[in-house]
Formats: sequence, C-alpha cells, structure tokens
Amino acid sequence: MPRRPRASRGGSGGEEVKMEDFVESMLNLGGGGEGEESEEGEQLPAADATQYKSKNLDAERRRRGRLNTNILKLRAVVPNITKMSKESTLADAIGHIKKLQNQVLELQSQLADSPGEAWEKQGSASCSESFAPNDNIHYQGQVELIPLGSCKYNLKIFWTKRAGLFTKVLEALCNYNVQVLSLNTITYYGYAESFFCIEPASSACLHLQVKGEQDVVMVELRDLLSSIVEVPSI
Amino acid sequence: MPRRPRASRGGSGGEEVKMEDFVESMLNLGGGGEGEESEEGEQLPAADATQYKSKNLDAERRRRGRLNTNILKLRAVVPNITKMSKESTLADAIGHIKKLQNQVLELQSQLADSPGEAWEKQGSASCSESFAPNDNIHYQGQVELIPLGSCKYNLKIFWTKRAGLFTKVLEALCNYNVQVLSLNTITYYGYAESFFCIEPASSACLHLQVKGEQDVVMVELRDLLSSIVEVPSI
DNA sequence: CTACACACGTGATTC
DNA sequence: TGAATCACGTGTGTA
Repeated sequence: MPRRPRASRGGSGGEEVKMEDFVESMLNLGGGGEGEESEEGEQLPAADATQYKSKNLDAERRRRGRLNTNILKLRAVVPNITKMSKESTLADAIGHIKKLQNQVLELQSQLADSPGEAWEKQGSASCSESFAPNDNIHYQGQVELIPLGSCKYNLKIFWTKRAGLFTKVLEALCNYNVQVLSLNTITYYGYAESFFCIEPASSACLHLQVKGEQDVVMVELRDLLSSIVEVPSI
Repeated sequence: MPRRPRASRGGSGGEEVKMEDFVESMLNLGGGGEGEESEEGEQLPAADATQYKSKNLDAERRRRGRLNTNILKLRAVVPNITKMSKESTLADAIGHIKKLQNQVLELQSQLADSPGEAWEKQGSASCSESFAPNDNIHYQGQVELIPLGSCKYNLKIFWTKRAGLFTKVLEALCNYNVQVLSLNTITYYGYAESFFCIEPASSACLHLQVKGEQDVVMVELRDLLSSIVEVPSI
C-alpha cells in the first residue's frame, strides 16, 4: 500500500508512486524483466515479495515526515526565506535567531540601563555589607530574597559546598525563567556564599496578569532553593 | 560526541559494499535468488558494478554535510536543547524563535509604554555609550580554559557586562553537561571576571569512549563561550 | 545536459 | 529485544 505522503507538498505530488517505481526498476535490472509496465508478477505477487518491509520502514517514514513538518513549521516562523530549500531554511533560521537575540539584548540594555547602575551599587553594597556578619548566623543553608523595586530581586544564598549543588541551583533558576543579572560568589573551605541579582524573564510575566502573583512565584522559588541548599539531615 | 568522520575512507571501510548489499538484497527478494553470496553477475560483472559511482554521490554527500552543519549551528544558537536529535533541535528552535519574538514584542511594548522613562533610557543609553571607552577596547570577551589534571578545568572569563549574557553562559555550561564546582566572580563598573572550576558530567563521559574526545568537546565549549562573550561587532 | 535538491529504503548504532 | 535515530547511496524531478 502506498503510504500517503504526510502533508502532500504543494506542487510536487506523485511521491507515493516513487517507491514502487524504485523497486520496480531494481527488480527490472535484477530479475531481467524488461517490460516496465508488465508487473503481472512472476515474482510480483504484490503481496509479500514486493513489500518486504524493512523493520523500520514506516518508522523511518514517520521520522522523515516529522522532520519535514518541523522544517515546514520552522519556515513558517522565519520571516525572510531566501530560497525554498531545507538548507537555506536552516540558514535563515539561524540568522533570524541571532538577529532576534541581538535585538532582545539591545532592548534589554535600553530598558534596563538605568536600573543597571542601581543593581550595580546594590550588589557592591550588599557585598561589602554582608562581609560583616552581624550577630547570629546560622551556618546552614540559607536563602534570602530581597525585592529590589520594579522587577528585580537580590538573592543571597549561603551553603556548604556539595557536588552538583550549584548546578541544581542554576537549574532551579533556569526552570523558573529568571535572568541572572549579576552574581558574586565567594568560596572558601567547604562553604560558599553567593549573591545573585535576578529578574524574572519577560516570558513569565506574560503569563501573570496580576503583578502580585509574581511574588508568590518568587516565594515558591525561594522555598525550592532553600530545600535544595539545606543540609541534608541524613 | 557522535561526530562522524567526514571522509571515512580508511576508517569504516565497507561503505563501498553497501551498494552491492543493497542491490543484492533487492535482487534476492525480487528475483527470488537465495544465494546471498552468488554475485556471479549476469549483469553485475563485479568490476565496474562495485565501483559504479552515481553521478551525484559526492554532491549528495556535500549536501548532507551542509545540512548537518546547519543543524549543528542551529543547535549552537538555541539555548535550550532538550534532546540531541535533529527533530527536537528543530522543535526547540521553533519554540525559541517564538519565545524570542514574544520577548521582543514585550520589550518593545514596555519601551513604548512608559514615555517618561523612555526619555531616561535614551539619556542613559547615550551615557552608557560614552561610558564604555571604545578607544582601547582590548578588554573584550576573553575565555581561558585550563585543564586541571584528571577531569577538571579552570575556566576564566573576562567580559563586559551585558544584560542576559551571564545567563547565556550558564545555559551553555548547562547544555554541555558540565558541573560547576566553584565559581568566583568579580564585578565592577561595566566589567566582570569569573573563575569557574568545572567538571564534565559523568553522563557525558559515558558517551565518550576515548578520553581524547573530551578535549575537543571542551574546546568546542570554549569556542562557544568565546562567541557568546565576545563583543558583537557594530 | 549538468547540477542541485528531495524522498526513498536500508544497514548500523544506540539506548 | 525493540524502538528510535542517523548516514548512506540511489532514483527522480526540476532549473
């Protein structure tokens, strides 16, 4: 059975007979059959001999279909398509992604330029200030989250160094779609203290109509970080 | 990891017999020939049939190489790669493009929403422009990667601070499955210097039989980081 | 007619 | 094992 093409390409068509043609041509040169339309089938019962399906024939067909669908969808989201070809589609997508990233960076720098100096002062200030431990310090995993005005937070984490722990913190931040604006870390024997200046990503802000919702998300993030860095009780 | 050697003339060997196997299998199932080693060749004289190179063999090879290169480059510019596969690479690229476009729209609306602040942005933008003295910018993005014995590396990055840049570095490290053992960062006006001590994850080591492969991966990571932190021309 | 781009089926490899 | 991915060589259509 000629598997119907996934999404019949506009214009090409006739993909479903290619397979038979291919097999037929191979059979022609193999069995010595020269009648190219005479598939009466001394060896073509059209039931099992012609359709020896390799184990992953339809799987491969589906895989190709998915790939082509994805290329098609990729071509749909990229505005400037120079040539109607897979290779140039990918190239255009790469260029478009780079352009978009530069645009985002430029817009972010334009938008967060004056707060940039703010967090810079904040960061250095909190750094020097936290160097002086005040009175009662519990030297277990500690997380502090301090709002910094508009949409930024100061995140301070004190932990005992363990393998993979910092990675888990980074993954948690990545999962919550927060941008790390700055990070100062001091590591010394067995302990580490990190000062993040973080900002929830704009994509996350899209989902939150109410600004107050942002806070509960950050509280949730803080609790998650606390559970990550807290000393396991064995 | 699965970097196939491009011109596998001597390594694999057995590329040139695939054709015969393929034809043979077709003949077997087609002509009913069951002797799989009977290439007596009523039309396969085995002298030119084995070396019958299709006219567009190397052209197709080059095309596939370009396509794979483009997919690789696409995978390089997309931060969140879920699976190391072509299909998911394309899917992630699509998602990333959509996210970037939404982000651009959001940032543009934010920028256009507050005209009063836009004035400030404009002023501070020019301020930051003069803030960065571009007379002797030799202090652009620099990445050093120093092996530390067994399986650790010292990674030193010097950069000019830009919004979201540190996040991209973290994402790159995350994508390469390296553990961050320690991180010390110094930030000062407009510049930052970070000292990572990183270690490739064990899961990545499993895929690499040869230890020498690890180095090329790290060199690749270093180049990626260089391209991330380097000052964009223009 | 040459060159290029595609789809196809298959073997190999990986998990 | 079996499912999934990939590279490969080839036939075919189009510019």
